[in-house]
Amino acid sequence: MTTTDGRPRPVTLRDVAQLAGVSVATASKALNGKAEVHPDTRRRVQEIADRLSFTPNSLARAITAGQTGTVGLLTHDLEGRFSLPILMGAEDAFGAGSTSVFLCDARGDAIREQHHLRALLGRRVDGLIVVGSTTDPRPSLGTDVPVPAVYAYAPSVDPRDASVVPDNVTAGRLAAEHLLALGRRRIAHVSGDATYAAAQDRATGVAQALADAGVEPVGPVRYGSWSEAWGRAGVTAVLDADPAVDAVVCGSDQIARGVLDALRERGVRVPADVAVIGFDNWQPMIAGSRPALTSVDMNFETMGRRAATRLSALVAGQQDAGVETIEPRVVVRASTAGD
Amino acid sequence: MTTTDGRPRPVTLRDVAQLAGVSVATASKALNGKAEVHPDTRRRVQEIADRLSFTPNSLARAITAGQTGTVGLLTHDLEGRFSLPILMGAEDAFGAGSTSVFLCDARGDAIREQHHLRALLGRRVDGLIVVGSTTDPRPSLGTDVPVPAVYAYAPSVDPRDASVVPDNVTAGRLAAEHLLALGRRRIAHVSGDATYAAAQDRATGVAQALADAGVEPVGPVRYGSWSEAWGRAGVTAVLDADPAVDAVVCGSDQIARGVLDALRERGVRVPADVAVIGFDNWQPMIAGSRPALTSVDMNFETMGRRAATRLSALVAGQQDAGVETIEPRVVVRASTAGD
DNA sequence: CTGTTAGCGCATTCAT
DNA sequence: ATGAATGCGCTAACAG
Repeated sequence: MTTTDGRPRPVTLRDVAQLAGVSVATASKALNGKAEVHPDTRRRVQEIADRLSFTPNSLARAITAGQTGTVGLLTHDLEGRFSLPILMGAEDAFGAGSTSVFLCDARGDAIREQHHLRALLGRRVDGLIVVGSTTDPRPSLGTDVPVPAVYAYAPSVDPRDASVVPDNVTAGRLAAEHLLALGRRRIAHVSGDATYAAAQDRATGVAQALADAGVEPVGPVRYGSWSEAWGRAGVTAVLDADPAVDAVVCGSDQIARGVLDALRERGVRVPADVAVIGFDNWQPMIAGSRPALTSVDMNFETMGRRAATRLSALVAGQQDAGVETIEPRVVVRASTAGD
Repeated sequence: MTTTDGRPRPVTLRDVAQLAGVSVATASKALNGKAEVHPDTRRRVQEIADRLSFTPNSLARAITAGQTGTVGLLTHDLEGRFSLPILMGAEDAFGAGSTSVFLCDARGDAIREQHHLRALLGRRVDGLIVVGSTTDPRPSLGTDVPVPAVYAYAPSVDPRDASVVPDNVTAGRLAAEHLLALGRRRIAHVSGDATYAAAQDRATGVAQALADAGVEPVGPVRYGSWSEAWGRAGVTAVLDADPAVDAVVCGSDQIARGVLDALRERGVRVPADVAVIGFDNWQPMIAGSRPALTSVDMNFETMGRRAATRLSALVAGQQDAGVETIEPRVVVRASTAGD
């Protein structure tokens, strides 16, 4: 069964039918478990199909069915650390069924997004997952797109769209509440770039938790950049302004890593003197931290799974709109444990 | 143009043809730039197509063409840091044309790999890129797979397959040569897990370069794990055994990071006293290093691009086999600069 | 230049 | 229980 160039030509249903001595229609029914086929015939057909390792051409099937069993995942942050777990979660949720994922990286470029969108629609994807690079709301693809879409990480500005986003306010609350539960009362906050919604939301959550507990924060939130260098600088500024600090909430694990390093170099003991907590629970950063870093995990993989599940529902014709938030969780390690 | 459920039904070529008052065939020729179509007709058809935002159904096209313009990317290490840049490179190289990528993560599980393989073949991908999780050779998919495949990162054991792998021997050479060029002669080597081909290959390269220069290595290669903790422990052992060291080759950026931290804490100046070089040029690790870390970049993105390019050639019917290695490059930063 | 015909691989009536 | 016929959206070969 080879073509001129030596590559085997895909086995078609007709090949199977011919060898089994039945019509294509019968073969189809036999393989798809339709009733009204003689058991013997069915067995025979299935055997032949196996022997030829017949793989039904899902394109031909899709052309009539109107469903391709494929979805497009349009990301803007493939190298970043957010979209990857989301992608894995989605791939996981779909993989259980029989949906395949087209991956496209638009790299924050609207033109490229349009290009990929056309390609995906041409391939007749059943739906789309759009992953943003920040938690700031992004423009909707609009209602003229002929397939349903779910927005992950960055919500759509249009509330009629379905979005799945991390709950940064709760994340901030959880971080602060964890520190409060340890008895800490002199809590400072070193965060990242103030222009990010994520930074603002986490700060809001921290402030809420402190207010609920009747605890004054130590100084204002110190915004900077999402880097270790800023973590070192930021915590130095905090301690220089007011040395009586017993805990630091850090805007990200990278910042926390910097904070840990600076504290150690100042001779401040963690967690005995100062407890430290980060956000994202990002393994590469966590792994090398001394001591091991407590961090708030945003559950990105769950986010990907939820996005996939909601998209499946939309594809199946169900109505579903609005922003869904994913609950974060605190992963406790040495930097706050053993108070 | 909506179905009962409110979703717009995809516009077909027939819709366009009807509105334009021509036959489907003519519309097809007009839109595909075939000759023998009256300019006026072509314009009219194109206008209508635009107005209806007609997107040709590439499935229907593929069914006759025998080519789908899709490839499968089967990875075993989606969360790792190797497959991501490879994937980006491939996506980049394909994206320029009009090939879309199906992404599947088998997570090192052969069963899952088979499952995904069936799904991909059912979708009639034109080819496959198989990405391994280590540089150790992996089993071939075999010749019964009806489409060409290119193996990336982990080569296929079968030399008749096309593979693209990092050149770890050269990487080791480059690292050592860089240090030698700086005048360093007392060079130690702290590496990762000795069971990895990557660790062995890099060690081979380092040894070759030293031998070529007539320089004795300081002590044996110290193997451990690919972690910062081992970097700290390993360099401590090195210095305790022989303090007269002026450079350390580190098996990975993570190890290098640990080495840098331990050196700083011992009061050893980098690079004045000891120069340090890592492998992979992995941004998250590099970003926080003090001083900034010189590292050998394995050019994974290039690897992805090459894999994509070779696969395209195979799909086009060209013959191409054998293992291709990707040249690494040294990215010089403060940990070795300003000698 | 344009339209008619045929066929890709499969699922689905509708006859037999 | 089985098979012949039809159609999905599109392209290619041929006829007008």
